[in-house]
Amino acid sequence: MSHSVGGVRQAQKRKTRQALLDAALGLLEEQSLSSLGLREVTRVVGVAPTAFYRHFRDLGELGVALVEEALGSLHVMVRAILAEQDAAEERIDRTIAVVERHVREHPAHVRFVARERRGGVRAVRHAIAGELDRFAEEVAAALKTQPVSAGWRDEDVRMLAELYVDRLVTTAAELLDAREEGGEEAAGRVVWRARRQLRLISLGRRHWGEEGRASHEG
Amino acid sequence: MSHSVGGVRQAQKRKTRQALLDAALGLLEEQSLSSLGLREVTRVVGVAPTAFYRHFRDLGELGVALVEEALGSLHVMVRAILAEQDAAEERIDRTIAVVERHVREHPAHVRFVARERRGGVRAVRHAIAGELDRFAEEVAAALKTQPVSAGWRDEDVRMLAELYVDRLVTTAAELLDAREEGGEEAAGRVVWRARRQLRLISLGRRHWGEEGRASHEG
DNA sequence: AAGTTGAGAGGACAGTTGTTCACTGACTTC
DNA sequence: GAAGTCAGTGAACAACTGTCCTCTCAACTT
Repeated sequence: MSHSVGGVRQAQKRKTRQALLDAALGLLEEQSLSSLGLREVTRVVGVAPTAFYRHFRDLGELGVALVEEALGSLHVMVRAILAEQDAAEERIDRTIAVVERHVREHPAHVRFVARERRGGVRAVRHAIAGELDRFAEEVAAALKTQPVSAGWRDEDVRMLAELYVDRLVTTAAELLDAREEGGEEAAGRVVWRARRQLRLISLGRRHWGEEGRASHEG
Repeated sequence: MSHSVGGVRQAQKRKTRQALLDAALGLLEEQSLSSLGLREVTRVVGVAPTAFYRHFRDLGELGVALVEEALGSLHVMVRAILAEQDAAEERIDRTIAVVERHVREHPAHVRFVARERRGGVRAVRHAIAGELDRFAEEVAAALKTQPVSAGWRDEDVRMLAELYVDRLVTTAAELLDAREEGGEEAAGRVVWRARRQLRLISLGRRHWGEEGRASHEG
């Protein structure tokens, strides 16, 4: 463990970089990115303000890095859902369970994404939109292989996938602040509602062929 | 028009108050409320920083006032939709049209609500949540009177209403920044997608009685 | 006509902000 | 083991922030 690539140098740098990300994420629980201060972040880490510039040009760049981190973990969650091959009803339960677990394990990430998705920093909004787009694409690909999607137009599968993705992100966000502000009882209501909404959507999906896709083609 | 209640005094005060609200709303196009400065707002209005305190305790209070203003106009839009008694398909088209018009006429309000719904100021989040709750209640009441809802449990009507409300708010937000960043073409895609998503939901609604509400009661 | 009120002005305050610059000294490379 | 690299330091900068205080003077009250 002496002269291997990576070195003590780079390792230490990565460590402070991660510390900056963690500190920022922590501070973002009670404010939004556009009001976060550079000095505020470095103060928490215990490092000089100027050290910040060794890692990021500005807070927007740090924000984008946070997006990658946050949606990287979300990626795992989505794959876990898509891997299942259950019947519709069990699939929904599994999905909700995964969302619940994710919110419990990465609350700060969930909050960050939900908040900055429509937040005040353009670069971060774009980064999130791009990642969620990739998720939607993955989901669409998975949906397409299911028997229920036989005969569906690609654009319709995609619109369904986007509906699902948006619903999951929204549910995660709602679950998070329900738990914080209304306790376990309020969280339970959110879960109940999300489950039934997914059920209704899945019901609409099953009957799409009958009349849904027929009208207003172009 | 001399000694009537209201007076020149109060009128002038209301005027600057409104000017503060307008200035803030304008500044919020490119940042979020938690990063907005008190001086920044008064500077735009052309008034001394201290004058701010005559109208609001702090920016959070101004934010709550903005919520009332923004969702007041949204209220009009929702009623317009609910008043219609068309068939499902025409109803969807009308709904989308009203959303489009609203986004065009009140872009700043739409952006504000979308951004601060999950934003960094607790009081504002709560105010928005409260208003949207009232909307959902109104929508639920309207849905209940429709024949399709015969035999539905109240909680299910409510969960559907919330799904609709959330979808409309989301669509409005997406439509707004699609138009700004991708032009009319991107906006068209958003509208197309939203229409089909509403259609799918409405389809699920029509078949809810068959199997949807049956499972997992309690 | 005299007195009260209150929206807004203007100065001053202590803190904070992002960015610059020259610097140190542990690690890496030859 | 000498030379070089570069993550992090610390002082200084002008610009800005929210809040306090006293003041003014037009609109209102009686």
